[in-house]
Amino acid sequence: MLEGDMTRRTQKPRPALPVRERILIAAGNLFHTQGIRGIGVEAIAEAAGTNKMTLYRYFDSKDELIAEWVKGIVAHKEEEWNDLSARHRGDPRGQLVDWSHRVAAKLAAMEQRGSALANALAELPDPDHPARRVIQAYKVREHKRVLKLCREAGFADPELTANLFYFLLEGASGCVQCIGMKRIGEDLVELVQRMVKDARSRGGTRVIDVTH
Amino acid sequence: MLEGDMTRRTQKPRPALPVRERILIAAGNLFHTQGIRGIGVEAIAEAAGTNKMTLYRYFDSKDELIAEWVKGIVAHKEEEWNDLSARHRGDPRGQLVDWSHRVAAKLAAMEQRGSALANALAELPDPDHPARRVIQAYKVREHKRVLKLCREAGFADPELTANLFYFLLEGASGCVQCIGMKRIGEDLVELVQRMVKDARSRGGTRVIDVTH
DNA sequence: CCCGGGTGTTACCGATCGGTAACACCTGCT
DNA sequence: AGCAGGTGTTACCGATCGGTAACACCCGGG
Repeated sequence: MLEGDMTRRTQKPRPALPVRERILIAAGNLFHTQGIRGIGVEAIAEAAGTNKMTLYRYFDSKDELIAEWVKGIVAHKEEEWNDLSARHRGDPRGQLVDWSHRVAAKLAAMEQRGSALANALAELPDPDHPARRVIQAYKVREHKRVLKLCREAGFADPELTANLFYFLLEGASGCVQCIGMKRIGEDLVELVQRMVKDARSRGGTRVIDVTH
Repeated sequence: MLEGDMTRRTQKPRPALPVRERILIAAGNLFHTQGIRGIGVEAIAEAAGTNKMTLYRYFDSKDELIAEWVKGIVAHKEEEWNDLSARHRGDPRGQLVDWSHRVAAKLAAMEQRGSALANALAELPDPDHPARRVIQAYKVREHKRVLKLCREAGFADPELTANLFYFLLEGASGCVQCIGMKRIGEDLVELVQRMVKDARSRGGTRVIDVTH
């Protein structure tokens, strides 16, 4: 039949993004929805509009693909932290609250499955896995960052408050896949705001104001 | 050689526990350390001192084994909640603090890997997985329980405080596999104690006292 | 004594997985 | 026209996985 060269130009469905990027994006979506160990490289390649062979031309192994994906997430978060500190220079409390806003926004968009990084840690028990090392290293940096903010904010017990902040973030993310609570995001922001407002006076003793 | 009936009585290495229990225990250990999808039924059977065939005489499938394991954990937690309410009858604040103590104690004994239930949720994205349903159902019950305690305690905003409590617990568990912080357990208890003490007066406005 | 239920052993199945080889193709550049 | 590099296609490999069949075994009870 004479359909030979009719739709020639849309045969390649408009890549628009380089192959490597497409693979990383597809991998990210599938890792997050199906679980890292629950999806195969073939399905990832297909979802990226390519094939396994090309995938292995860009990534040495599935584990390295996982690690690269994680690195992308971490890099993005790092950017966000920098943007945050630029936007609220000299206002550590503002940074903490703003960060909680951003996390809350992400939680609202995350149905069922929780934080990608936390899930990855759960799925990759091997302490030597490259992706795990990347995540842990980031978490340590993030924790130091939060601790520094808590010190700058003049909180009475910065270590404790930093851990409180960390627990709130991590806990809210974790609760998304437990319970379908819709208040999670709002309550997270509310609690961080109270934490920040509460610890303002150095002589005080409160961590979060729950009583009004 | 005449070693025929010498060590006959210890040939079966003293089962002491019925096969099914041994399988569940071995499965639990391996699921927790290697990840649910990271361990095979053969290795589980071997660790239980038996073999795959016997395992499949007690469990229809690996998924059902996972579900039964999860049911055991949930049943144990449910027992603990009951014990808690019996021990602190009429003292909801005492129950919350005591629960945080128990969680902290478990966290101290949990190297690297976090909560088994949270990890299982991360590893089983399928919303129809039997184990996932069990976990989610428990989490909802637990949340109701906490909410009820917060109401009985007379907190000003029981929903918010219940979520705070929940975030603290979930967050502390999640942080175990991120950072090797040794203060996690202590800080968790400290924060819950402040939360409880702080929200005592109905007219107040604090959630957690972070300032002293 | 034999019988029967619970257990161990071996071998096997089909499916899927991560990963590779070989080769055809298409496209743009010179 | 011809070359070269990036990409697609197919087939395949070995390993592992969940799950099953068939059969030997052991041990206690009638």
